[in-house]
Amino acid sequence: MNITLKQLRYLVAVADTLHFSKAAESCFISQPALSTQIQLLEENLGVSLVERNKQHVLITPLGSEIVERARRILGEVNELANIAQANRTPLTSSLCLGVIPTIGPYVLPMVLPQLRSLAAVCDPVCVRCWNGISVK
Amino acid sequence: MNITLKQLRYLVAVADTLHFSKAAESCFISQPALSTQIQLLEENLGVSLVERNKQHVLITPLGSEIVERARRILGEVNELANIAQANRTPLTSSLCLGVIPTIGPYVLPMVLPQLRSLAAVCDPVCVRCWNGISVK
DNA sequence: TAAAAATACTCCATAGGTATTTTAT
DNA sequence: ATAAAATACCTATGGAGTATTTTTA
Repeated sequence: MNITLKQLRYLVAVADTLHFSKAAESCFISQPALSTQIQLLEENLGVSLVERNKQHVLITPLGSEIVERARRILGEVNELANIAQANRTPLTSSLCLGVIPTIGPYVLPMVLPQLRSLAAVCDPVCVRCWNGISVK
Repeated sequence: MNITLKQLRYLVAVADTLHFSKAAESCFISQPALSTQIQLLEENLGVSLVERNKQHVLITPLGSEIVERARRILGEVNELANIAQANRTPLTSSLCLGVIPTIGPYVLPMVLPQLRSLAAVCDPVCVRCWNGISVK
C-alpha cells in the first residue's frame, strides 16, 4: 500500500497528544481505526515511529523527523486547498455563457453591457463560438 | 471528501501528458478511473483545473498553480519515504532480543559478546527486563 | 485492577475495472 | 469516421465501527 495524507494526519495527532485514544478523538475516529492506520504507516515505511511499550507513548527519533515532515506536507496541502478556495469566490472565476448562434448576435449586445456593469465582473470578457446548446 | 495524494498524482500526470488516456497509462490505471479522480479533485477544490473543450487538454491558470504545489507536495512525500527507507537498512535499527528470565543470566553473557563483535552492532546495547516470552 | 493499545469481525463507501456513450474534429 | 473523454454499472478492497482481548503499571 501507499502512504496517505490520512495516515500522516493521524501520526501528527499521536505526536501531539502522545495518547492513541485522545489522538483518535481529535481526528473524530475510533481508537482502533487510528491504531490500524499508524500500524499501516509504519509497515509502509518499514520503520517504527511510535514506542508503545512504556506507560506513555513515545515518538522514536526517526518518528520525530517524519512527524516534522508530515506537518510541513499537511500544511502545504492546506495551502493548496486555500488557494483553490480563494479562487472559488463567486464571480472571481470565469463565467461561461452559452447562447445558440442563431440568436447570439441579437441577444449578446444587449446582455454583455449589463454584465460588465456589475461591479464583480472584470475584463476581459472572452467570447468563444459554440456549436450547440448543451450548456449546463 | 478530502484531497488525496492519489488525486494529486493523477493531476500531475495529466499536466505532464495533456492527455487523459496517456496520463492514466502512466499511472497504471484505466482512463475512466483517472477521469473520475480528476473530477472529484475539481469538485473537492470547487474549481476547474483542466479544460477538456478543445481538441487537446489544457490546464487552467489556477490549475497550473495547483499542479506546481502538487509537485512539491509529492516530492516531499517521496523524501519522507526515502528518509524512512534509509533508516530501514538492516541492523541500523534497534535489535530487540527476548529471553525468559530463568535462562537469561546464563545465556546472555555468552551471546552478547558475540553480538557486539559483529561489525554492524554498535553501542549501546540496552538490556531491559521482560516478564514473559511473547517476543515476535 | 485499571487504563490503554491491539486484535477480531463486520459493514459499507468508494476506487477501479469493463463496456458503452457522448463529443468534437 | 476516429479519437478521446465522460458515463453507467459492477466488483472488490480497505477504512472505520463495535466488541473484545492483551498488556503493563
